[in-house]
Amino acid sequence: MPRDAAQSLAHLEAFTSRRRDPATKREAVLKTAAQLFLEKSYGKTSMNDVADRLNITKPALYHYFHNKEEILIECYRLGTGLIEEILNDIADHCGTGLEKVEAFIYSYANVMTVNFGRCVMRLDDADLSSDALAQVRNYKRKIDRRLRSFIQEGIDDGSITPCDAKIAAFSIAGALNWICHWYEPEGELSAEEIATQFARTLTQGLVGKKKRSGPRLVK
Amino acid sequence: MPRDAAQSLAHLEAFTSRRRDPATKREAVLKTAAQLFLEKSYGKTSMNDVADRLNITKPALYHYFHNKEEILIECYRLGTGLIEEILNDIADHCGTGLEKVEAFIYSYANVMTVNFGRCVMRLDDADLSSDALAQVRNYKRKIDRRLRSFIQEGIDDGSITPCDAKIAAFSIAGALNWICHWYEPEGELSAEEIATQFARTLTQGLVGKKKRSGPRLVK
DNA sequence: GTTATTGTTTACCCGTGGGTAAGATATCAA
DNA sequence: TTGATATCTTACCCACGGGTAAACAATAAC
Repeated sequence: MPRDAAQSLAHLEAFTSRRRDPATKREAVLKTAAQLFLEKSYGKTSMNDVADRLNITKPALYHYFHNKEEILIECYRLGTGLIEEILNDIADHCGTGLEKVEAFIYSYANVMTVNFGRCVMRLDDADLSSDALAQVRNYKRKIDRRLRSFIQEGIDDGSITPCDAKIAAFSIAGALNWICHWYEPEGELSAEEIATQFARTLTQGLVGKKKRSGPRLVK
Repeated sequence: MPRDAAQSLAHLEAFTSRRRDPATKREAVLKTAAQLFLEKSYGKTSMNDVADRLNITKPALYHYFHNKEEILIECYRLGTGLIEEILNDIADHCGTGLEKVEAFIYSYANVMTVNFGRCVMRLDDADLSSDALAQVRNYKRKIDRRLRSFIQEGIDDGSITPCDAKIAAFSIAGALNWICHWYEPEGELSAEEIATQFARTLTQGLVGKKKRSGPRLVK
């Protein structure tokens, strides 16, 4: 078994002993749940599914979480935490707008290959209660605004070709967010490769240096 | 009320009369269901929800569909039909690889603003039975292969800068597929605007003409 | 009109899943 | 060793949603 797989299975051992260690057990529940949520979606993952994978019974889970939604919220919390970090890193890191956008793409792509990060963009926000939903929506708006401001910076300092910053941001964010729909930890593409290539493709575009014809559209 | 909204509400009238007209009633169920699936997801949409919106009762639905999944499958079928069309249009339309990619982006973006089209990429494939699931997965692979081949054509004929066609395709497809997560028919961005801007941003990239520095990455 | 047929409803079945009450068992501190 | 507490299980409740049986109502054809 590869080292990564062994690592990702480690948390399943947390409940083999009844030794009192709530912190790691809680974490084990969280990791297992996140994994299942990504495999089968939140709605189709039952509390029994989570318990089964940890070799315990459903009520045991309620020692660590009040209800199912609390687990979901915690997944979102951890995921948004990861994104928050990279956002701050980039804001501190000075450079042209384009450089910031590149850095954003690179770091964000990496986050989208981590389970908790994937949860934020792949799980259905509608499963959250209105309270948590509002927070998450707010948070996502914040990310969008940040990316948009990086792009605008780039347009202002000349490193980015003038364009609709809003749509450009949607386009980039979409490409990145979609990663969590197809990325598989055991797949052939490494997070590193994806992040690097995405940063290149999205900023440089596809066009070859020779011809630079305007779009010719079908229909 | 704007004309579009009136149009999108028309199918709700299909069951006001008991006149025998299975075709339009079936279609009304389909449109209503697709709408609800997109609003609340398939899992959280009950047959009662669909029936309620049409002002009939649940068992009446079973006159037009054998079960809930059949409705879902039909949504996918109509959606993939739309995509199939544009794929064929583009294959016929000759031009450079880059032009085909541009045309693909433009047309595909438009499909992602139509409810049945949105269903294909936004609904959870896991809600399909293994049979239908296999078909859909197969179909999505086909789309991916097509886009990838357009990109490869472009690299070969020099209209596209050499790059990893696989990752480039993921990137473009991601940006496009994500549209169905944020697009709102009544929103301020028109399908036309989105399609045009996406075709531009994704092919030309962001970089200004002056500086063309390589990526500088954080961390 | 009468009748066969289609369309629709009321009333129900049952599996599933979130959540809980109360008891059993291991752990830890003394 | 012994209680006190944290941990975990067995057995259960209940709401919800997919799906159906059987009765009922409107329609179309004659």
